Amino acid sequence: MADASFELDGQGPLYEQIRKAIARKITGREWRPGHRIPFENEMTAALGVSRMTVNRAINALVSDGLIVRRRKAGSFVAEQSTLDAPLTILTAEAEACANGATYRYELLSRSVSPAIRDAMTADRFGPGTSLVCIEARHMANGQPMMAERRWINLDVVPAAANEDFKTIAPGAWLLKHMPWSEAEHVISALAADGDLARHLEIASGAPCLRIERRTWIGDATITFVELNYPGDSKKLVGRFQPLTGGRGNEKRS
Amino acid sequence: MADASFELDGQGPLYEQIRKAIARKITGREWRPGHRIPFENEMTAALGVSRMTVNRAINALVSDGLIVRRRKAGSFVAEQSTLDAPLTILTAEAEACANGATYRYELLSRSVSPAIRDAMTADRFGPGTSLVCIEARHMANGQPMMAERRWINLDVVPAAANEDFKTIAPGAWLLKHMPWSEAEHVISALAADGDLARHLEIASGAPCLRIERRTWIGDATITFVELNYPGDSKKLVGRFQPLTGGRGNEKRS
DNA sequence: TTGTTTATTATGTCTATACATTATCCAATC
DNA sequence: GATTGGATAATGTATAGACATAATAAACAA
Repeated sequence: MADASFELDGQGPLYEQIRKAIARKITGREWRPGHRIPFENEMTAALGVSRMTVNRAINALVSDGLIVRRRKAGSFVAEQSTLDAPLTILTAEAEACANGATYRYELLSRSVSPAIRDAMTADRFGPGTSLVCIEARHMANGQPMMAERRWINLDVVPAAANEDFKTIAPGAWLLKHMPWSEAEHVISALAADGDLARHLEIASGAPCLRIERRTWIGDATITFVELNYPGDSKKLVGRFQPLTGGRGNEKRS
Repeated sequence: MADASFELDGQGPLYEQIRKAIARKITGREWRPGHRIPFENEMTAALGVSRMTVNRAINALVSDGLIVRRRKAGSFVAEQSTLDAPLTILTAEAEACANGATYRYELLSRSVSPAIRDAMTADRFGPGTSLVCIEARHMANGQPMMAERRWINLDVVPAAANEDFKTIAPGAWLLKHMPWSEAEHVISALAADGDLARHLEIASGAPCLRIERRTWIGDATITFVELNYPGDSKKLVGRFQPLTGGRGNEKRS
């Protein structure tokens, strides 16, 4: 029913051209949310390509969240209700380098102790778990860029007991030594307290952006970390949504 | 060379089983970053499936960022250097409902004016652009959950001039009326100033989480908005990375 | 009208095959 | 030894066809 013939731009692979053409129809509001796009068969015939090629194009749009498909009924333009953007959290070093800043890592303290009965450790790792606790600071151009407080589960990563973390940051070390199956991020704002304010060299009570990250392998928590940034250092997250699709359109500053 | 025979779990489509099996090898550190995984041909032979099926599985891992492919050389386990998590920003109403809270929207002010020479508007929309400026508040369970300040480009969305935004929030309205091709998010922490503190009913100087979002359609900026949350309201971003893959593992609280 | 069965049909998966594209390797040459 | 150039091989794209699956719609029965 819907006009299944549209303009392919001749740029790149066929399935990409088709994907972009459909995305254009949607972002151009020609096909609005809820609209049934042409059946695969129709596009196949109209464009003179194979069904698999059309299928691949539409599937890409499905994983982009632009299209929902229903067997027998057809494929429909999704209702947009959220704005979805990949939040890429680089290691501090990568982040500094991306901005062209000089980077320095600074270990503030390191200690080994079992998780005791407090919300910070026992609840997350289980009481009695052996932990390395690390406080460290990451400097960009000589200025504190981020202060971290981290606990590493020695039951899961015993090798961390033999690492002093004086020259390599625990985040970078873990990425090299441990895989993870799940991660959770919690973002919040808080007023810097005494310790944190001193580490970041900002006024006590100054606003501060915190990213808490908990990482699992299977059921076991590998590490829990607080990354604290001065409030005015902005985290940028960007995305070109439907026209280019796929991954890897992140920007940062 | 590498052992191309691995366990399929028999659950779901073949390409999914293969994808999961490869992901398991990677998260289990059997295949470490830089390792060359078996060639498509090898897996095809070892598993007794078609090459297209293997190809589809590996391509999914590529868009998950777990695998990088090089023609002629092979497919390799990617170096993990970032933690990637989809940040889904719901409309305020959806967010409140997700938490089971009662939701109320409150318009604080609305005005129409051209963009003047300041950083907030002219730099983003171009000098002289006609804008609607809206201040509003979103309440959850009677408590201020978020305060927004928004500018909408009337050149791009003329219909916004006829909408008073007294009952419908501009974010929800725009999602219904305008497509977008690109969005950019900037997250920062700041101390609530007088106006903002009053709107959120928090102490002046209290920390506050701000998400700035700028949305484009083609080259034109549709809207720019500041979403301000009380600092202690945490934004949750979660993701099960490699084993489940694809989209839609977001959690929130 | 209501409920059940059946046929239809669009998507979902999978295969076998073909050719294009290019890094890589290796051998021949300068 | 360094450069060049071609053979090789692995991925990239595209095709046609097949069957599975499931939801809709139509036909039928209670």
